[in-house]
Amino acid sequence: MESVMNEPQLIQSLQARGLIAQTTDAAALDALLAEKSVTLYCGFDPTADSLHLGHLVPLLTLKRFQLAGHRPIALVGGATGMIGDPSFKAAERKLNTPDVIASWVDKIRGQVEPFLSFEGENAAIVDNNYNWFGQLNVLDFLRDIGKHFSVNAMIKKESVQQRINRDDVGISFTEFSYSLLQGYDFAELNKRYGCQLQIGGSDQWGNITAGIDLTRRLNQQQVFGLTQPLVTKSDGTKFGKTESGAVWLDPKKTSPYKFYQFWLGTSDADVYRFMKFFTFMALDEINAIEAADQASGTKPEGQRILAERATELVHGHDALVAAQRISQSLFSEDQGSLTEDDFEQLALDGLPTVTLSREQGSLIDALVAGELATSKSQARGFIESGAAVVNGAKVTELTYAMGDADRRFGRYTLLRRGKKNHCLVIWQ
RNA sequence: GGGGGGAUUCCCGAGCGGUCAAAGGGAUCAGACUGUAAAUCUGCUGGCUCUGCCUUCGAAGGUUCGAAUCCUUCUCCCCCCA
Repeated sequence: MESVMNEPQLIQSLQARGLIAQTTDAAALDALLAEKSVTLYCGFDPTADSLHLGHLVPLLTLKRFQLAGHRPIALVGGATGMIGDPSFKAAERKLNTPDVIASWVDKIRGQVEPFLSFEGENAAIVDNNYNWFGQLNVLDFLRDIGKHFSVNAMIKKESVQQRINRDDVGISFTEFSYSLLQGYDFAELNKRYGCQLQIGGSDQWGNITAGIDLTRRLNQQQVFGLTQPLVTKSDGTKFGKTESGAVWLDPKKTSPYKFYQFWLGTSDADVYRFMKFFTFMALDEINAIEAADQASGTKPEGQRILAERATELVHGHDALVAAQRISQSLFSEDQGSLTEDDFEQLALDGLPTVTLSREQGSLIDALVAGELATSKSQARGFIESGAAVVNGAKVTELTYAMGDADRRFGRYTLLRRGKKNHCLVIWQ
């Protein structure tokens, strides 16, 4: 047999990081993982043109398994994405068109790949469940797959209860059938690749157990499931959201600078926990940082370290350096010391910019053009409340027009709204 | 197929012929404080050529001096019965 370097007690180590919500037959799973290189999978449905922070935990967990010598499969849900997972969703979602979904599938595949290694004995696999569902006809589906599911049991699942019980929402047959598809994925991956473990968020428990049952019935194989806690914030608000919506992994949708800033804003109560979730740092190291922060009595280092590690992990070293450059220019240094080159670099690094002609000096218009305000009314409100800052100086004059005195090096103006929303105006 | 209920501003949710850009709550945003925290307090939250005007209460028509509120048709959703 090949010599696989299985990390001992992978499960225990995941548990110590708080990355496990539940597993099926923990003892047997533990034994299996210790015995050999196991093939495992996690599904990613194309519900948008990019993955977001919520997807990062299972994605990194696939990597953790791979690092421990196991073989990960990232399954992109070209078929399941056309149906929509109803698990714990309050309402029926509207369907997207097949070609939109197909384009999302491509993007998501591209986002997943950089996280995994496609070399060596446990090289990762990326597959798409459209490959087996695309050709499946209705009668075969109902006879071969549907026959193994009990509606009585499906209705009892907690993940659909709120849709069954509430009297103002319902659930369509389409979404109700979703777990059959995901269940069949597991059986199919088991047949194709010998896949024996499925991981996912804790909301996936019902779908995962459906797959385990189906695999046993179709393939007579015992397979396992492992779910991970959904990331929560200590203040109860939803994790991974900013004013402009979700934090995406696609740098075009959420710039590395914004991404870095997002982590920097993590609350003290969450930061060390998130380090365990979103970095590969050793537990000892994280605990040491926490202890040092607690002892220091000043501003903690945890947020900075988390932001650095997470940004580098997702966007790479260069993007991290750029994000830090922007952050430093905007928040720490005296902005008066910025050189002309610095301004150019800020634009290159991804600080939001807007190009205006010299006649358009109106501050209100510039705030709107720079997307620091969504309307002129809102821009007025910001100026009145003292939230508008031009080159570091607060401006409260509603009709303020920027002139040559506001143009650094004749062509740059740094606009700020509130504490941390910046835009670089380039004058033409 | 039959019967009943519903669709309100970002979300929940009041309003049920004028005093409604529409209560209340949530969330966001902003200000103070601060560590680009947390907690707390304060304020804003349809748009504009802004003492006024325009658009909005599922869609389209209608009644009326006047409609989110009444009528008609339509679309979508939910529940119950068959």
